[in-house]
Amino acid sequence: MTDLTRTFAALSDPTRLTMVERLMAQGELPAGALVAGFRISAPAVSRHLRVLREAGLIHQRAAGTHRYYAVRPEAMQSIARWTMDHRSFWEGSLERLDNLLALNPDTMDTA
Amino acid sequence: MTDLTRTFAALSDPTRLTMVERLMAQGELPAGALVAGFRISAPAVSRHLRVLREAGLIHQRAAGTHRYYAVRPEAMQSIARWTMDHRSFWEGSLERLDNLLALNPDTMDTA
DNA sequence: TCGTTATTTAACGCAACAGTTAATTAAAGT
DNA sequence: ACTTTAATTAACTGTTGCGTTAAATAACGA
Repeated sequence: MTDLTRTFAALSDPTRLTMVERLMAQGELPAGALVAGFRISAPAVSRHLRVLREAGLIHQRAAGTHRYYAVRPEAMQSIARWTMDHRSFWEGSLERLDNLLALNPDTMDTA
Repeated sequence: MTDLTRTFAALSDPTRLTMVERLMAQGELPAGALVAGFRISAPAVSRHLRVLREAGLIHQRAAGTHRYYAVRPEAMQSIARWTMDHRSFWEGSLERLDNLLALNPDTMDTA
């Protein structure tokens, strides 16, 4: 399993995808705050966080009894880089996407 | 399971990710050509192609006994759109993370 | 110290996944 | 019509993934 397939696997679960989106939107959050947002048990959330952490998607910071989680930008960048690496394949019908996003993919940093 | 999680699930298998990459690089290919590139059996390849097709990642064209497969650009675009939707989170933040790591290595999880 | 809070780990059940070989469908070639 | 080729579906097996509840770990406050 490559790093990228592990990243995709981590994001293939709806709960985990939502977690990552919430962490990106709201910034660093403790595990408990994430538990509150889902109907699954705390241990289930903890396991999801572990999967995300082991896939390199999030990072953990301990403070007292709390564990704060945040998305690692590098993980998102590796996905962006992969899509951009194959841009020439799908850019043919990109106009619609460009119009929707009003962005220029050429400005993306691929370092 | 949302469309996007299904897309990520389809790409979470190394064989399928490689298939998609080969189809993007080489264009439309018959199933047999893909079988040749892997050590798994033809039925296994066929199943992978079905998963990719049901996830909307590839499209099938029948010609005689051959089934030609090709990546659907829209699938790649939906990934690109998701990453771009969260671009403000990850763009240009690589240096910041590196600085954090250099300053507080013990706060960083190394799993 | 003791009980409470935050979070993870342990143990277990069940559904889904990926691989195999055997059988099936379907189009071509002879 | 018969055989070969291309590909899929069927049936079975071992593994992985996600959920649960119960137990463990660790820091906090009284």
